[in-house]
Amino acid sequence: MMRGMRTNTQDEILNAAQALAQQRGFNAFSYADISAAIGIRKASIHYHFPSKEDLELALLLRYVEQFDEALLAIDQSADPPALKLRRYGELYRRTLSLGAICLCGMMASDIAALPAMLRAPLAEFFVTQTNWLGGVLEAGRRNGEFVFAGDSVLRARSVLASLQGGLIVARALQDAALFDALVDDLLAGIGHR
Amino acid sequence: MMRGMRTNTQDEILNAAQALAQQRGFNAFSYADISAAIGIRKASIHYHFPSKEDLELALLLRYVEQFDEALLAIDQSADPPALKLRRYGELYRRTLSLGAICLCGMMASDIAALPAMLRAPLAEFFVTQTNWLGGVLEAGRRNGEFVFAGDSVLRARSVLASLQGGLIVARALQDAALFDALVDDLLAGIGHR
DNA sequence: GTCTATAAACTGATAGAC
DNA sequence: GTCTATCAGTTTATAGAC
Repeated sequence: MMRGMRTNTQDEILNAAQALAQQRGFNAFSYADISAAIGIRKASIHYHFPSKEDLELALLLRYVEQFDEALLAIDQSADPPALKLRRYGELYRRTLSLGAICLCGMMASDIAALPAMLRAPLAEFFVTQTNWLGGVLEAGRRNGEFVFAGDSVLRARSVLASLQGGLIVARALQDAALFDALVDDLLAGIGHR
Repeated sequence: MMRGMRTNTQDEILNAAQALAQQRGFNAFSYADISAAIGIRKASIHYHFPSKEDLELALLLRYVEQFDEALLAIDQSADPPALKLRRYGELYRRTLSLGAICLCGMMASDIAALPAMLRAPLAEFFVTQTNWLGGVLEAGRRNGEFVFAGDSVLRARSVLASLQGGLIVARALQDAALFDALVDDLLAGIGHR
């Protein structure tokens, strides 16, 4: 047994909790909901995650980890920047099909009710994303694919904010095409033809 | 006494509830919080708003009403489209200073936990906003201020989504300048120089 | 590790006096 | 209209048997 390996139960709990959190928000589901979803008693969930704050932190750290891996996969391709951007958009787009939004977008929208312990890692997620996006934007500008003025990381912050908002509004209007059109508009906005 | 006029208490309750909802989210505050905020007993709040769903609906309808008035005020000016867009952005920007986001953006992010009764009026808010924004975009394109391709109302949906996401991300990073830069980028994206 | 049982606090909500 | 008092249900969390 590998050190640091998660048990199946822990993963099942996290999977169920993540789906609930991305769909309803972290303040709109309970240990009872997870219990019902995976067929385990509430007390058993507390064994793995003593407090809800522990659960929320584990959820966030795992999400960040998974997202970092997805960025790495895109980086390891030889895709041109515009395609990398589209693949990045698809990471978010997939959640829409599940009636969910980005876990970090959800946590950010509820930030005033978020345990203080989670604020730094949450902010770090957004910084990581904007730095990565900024690199892609800069590479595209350098090879002539993109045309835009100003700092690429600053621009990346607008791109990230747009994607996060796109998920929320598209889901509210039950219109995933809104999100697809948003990605097109983002590319058009940075001069991609 | 005018018919349909709200009592002071009702307004105080709605004011407190709105601040709490825009800061924490509707599922992260209780009647006890309102009670503490304005110095009234919980039972008295139930007298004005029997159920929390009643309160949430009243909150949404009043917000829509206030927003419509703000749009009208912008319309009645002779400002050029680009300035109208900036004034629209300022409507959102103001909430940031209060540590809040758009009430409808908040409700949209929690939509899976939202009472079914509120979904239609919430969607209507977004439709109203995009129609209004589409008109401004179209006017700007016609007078040469803006340059962009495609349907102006579709484009307006991207603009609205960006603003909503901008509020959420800017607040999470405690950096209101992110939102200001986003507005600039939106204008640049529709060809405004 | 999972269970039953239970606790303590909080939630939305109601009854009835003033 | 506002209050006190109270309710039933839910929430997070713990104790202890298996």
